[in-house]
Amino acid sequence: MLSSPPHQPNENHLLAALPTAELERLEPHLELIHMPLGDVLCESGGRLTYVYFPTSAIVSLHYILENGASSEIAGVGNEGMLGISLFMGGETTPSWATVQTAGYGYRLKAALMLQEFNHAGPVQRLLLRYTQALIMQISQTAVCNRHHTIEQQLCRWLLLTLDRLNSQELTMTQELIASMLGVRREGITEAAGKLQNAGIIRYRRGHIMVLDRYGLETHVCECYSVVKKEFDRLFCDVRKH
Amino acid sequence: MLSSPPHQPNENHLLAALPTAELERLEPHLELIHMPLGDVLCESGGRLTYVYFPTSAIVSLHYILENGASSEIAGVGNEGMLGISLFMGGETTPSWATVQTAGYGYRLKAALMLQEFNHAGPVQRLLLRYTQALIMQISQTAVCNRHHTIEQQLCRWLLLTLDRLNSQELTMTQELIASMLGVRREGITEAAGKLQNAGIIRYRRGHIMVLDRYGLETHVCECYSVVKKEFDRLFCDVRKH
DNA sequence: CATGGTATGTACGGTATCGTACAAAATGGA
DNA sequence: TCCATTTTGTACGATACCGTACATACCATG
Repeated sequence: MLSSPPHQPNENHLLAALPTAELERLEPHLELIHMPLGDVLCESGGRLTYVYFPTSAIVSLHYILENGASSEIAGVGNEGMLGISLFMGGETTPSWATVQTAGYGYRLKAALMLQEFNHAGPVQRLLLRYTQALIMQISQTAVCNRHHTIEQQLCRWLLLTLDRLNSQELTMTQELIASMLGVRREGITEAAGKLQNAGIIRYRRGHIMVLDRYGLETHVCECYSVVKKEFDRLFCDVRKH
Repeated sequence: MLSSPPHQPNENHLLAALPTAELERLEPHLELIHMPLGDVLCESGGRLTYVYFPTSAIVSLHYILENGASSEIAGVGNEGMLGISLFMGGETTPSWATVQTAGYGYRLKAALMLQEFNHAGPVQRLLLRYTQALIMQISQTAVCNRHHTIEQQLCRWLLLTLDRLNSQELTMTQELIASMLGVRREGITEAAGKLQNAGIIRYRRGHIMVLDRYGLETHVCECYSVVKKEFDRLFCDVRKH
């Protein structure tokens, strides 16, 4: 039951925020693609051939430790772009990027993106502003990892994901959520069970429905709203900058 | 027993990595200042009047939660610069910046820095590359917070700090270290005690000496070397880019 | 040298999460 | 319709860390 084409580039907020001239210049080179679950868009240390602007897909940026453990450091959905490191100068990063929710997105040849960035115009300003937002999101994740319970973090993760999907339902196993948050699957089972008992969510085998969004917002830690508000601040009036 | 002037701008690696022309252009505007312990250079949401290039000082970037708990997300020493958000476009960030180790550094008027950045030349490239390194450091901190013990994190923190100071000794109470890592002071006492019993460090009232750096490196988690190597990769050949 | 404030040591019950093991239930494919 | 596989539920001891309380040691200052 995936949403399917026709898609418009402006379903990605970053593309939508571009001035008309820039968007028209890029549009012929934007390729709408399906992004299947689990697809690895970039390995640790790998180079990018494309950058990606998800519309309905969500990509997870995560680190993998030597012992195989992993944690998401940020997500990239229709609010953002995957491939920051392209223009930040390092060419690669130690992080991985995998598709966490299947869907669609646009891709753009890395060389083209780089060229646009180097014009030092509105595209650059927008992308840097997005990078700033990403830094904030990663930072908040770091703090949240330290100080908040699994239940709180699950709520944060659900809310951020639902916002990206613009939906009250998502397709996701507890195992996968656990690997995102870097905790045991059983930890998610327990936290999700509590939320279900409280009538806030309902789930079955790989599907989670939110029955009471307000309830989620009362169980979540402050990290959700910090991220949300900062994104709003950085992008609500983005054309002015 | 602080190291004192005369200082040279090139004691900051970022300034040192600038091409001669750019450094000469900036140098008249670089102001050497003392940075006292605890000095708040930027509050959450605050605007920067200056950017800072520490030489012997170390600045801590951290988030403070509603309940007063806090965690460092990254440190800025002689390898870097404080004030990324200036040119990233958001003007402010939700993070705080306080001097964690007293010392010296250079400051530069924000307007001037911004102007240099907007030339889209070597200064911009270098600063973006540093921002990339900072993102990596924050990310690794996020993962480390999730997966590693206090003892491992203490080792990581000590090694990174010592590298910035170019020293085997640092002046720092356990209370302060605890607030950096976002843990209880007692947790640091215990971890530091173990390291002292193992003959790796020795400490007394606000001073820590490293007796056996190799020992530290065997107790630290991989996060230290990931950060270290990535900094090396990004800056060893920085002039080529 | 005395003293007060700061830094560190220690102890103890409480809790969140882990690691592991296994059972039960749901789903998709044969 | 049945079966194999995946997903979720549950249990239990182990452990790392917390919150709190208080004792001890250090050292700057008078």
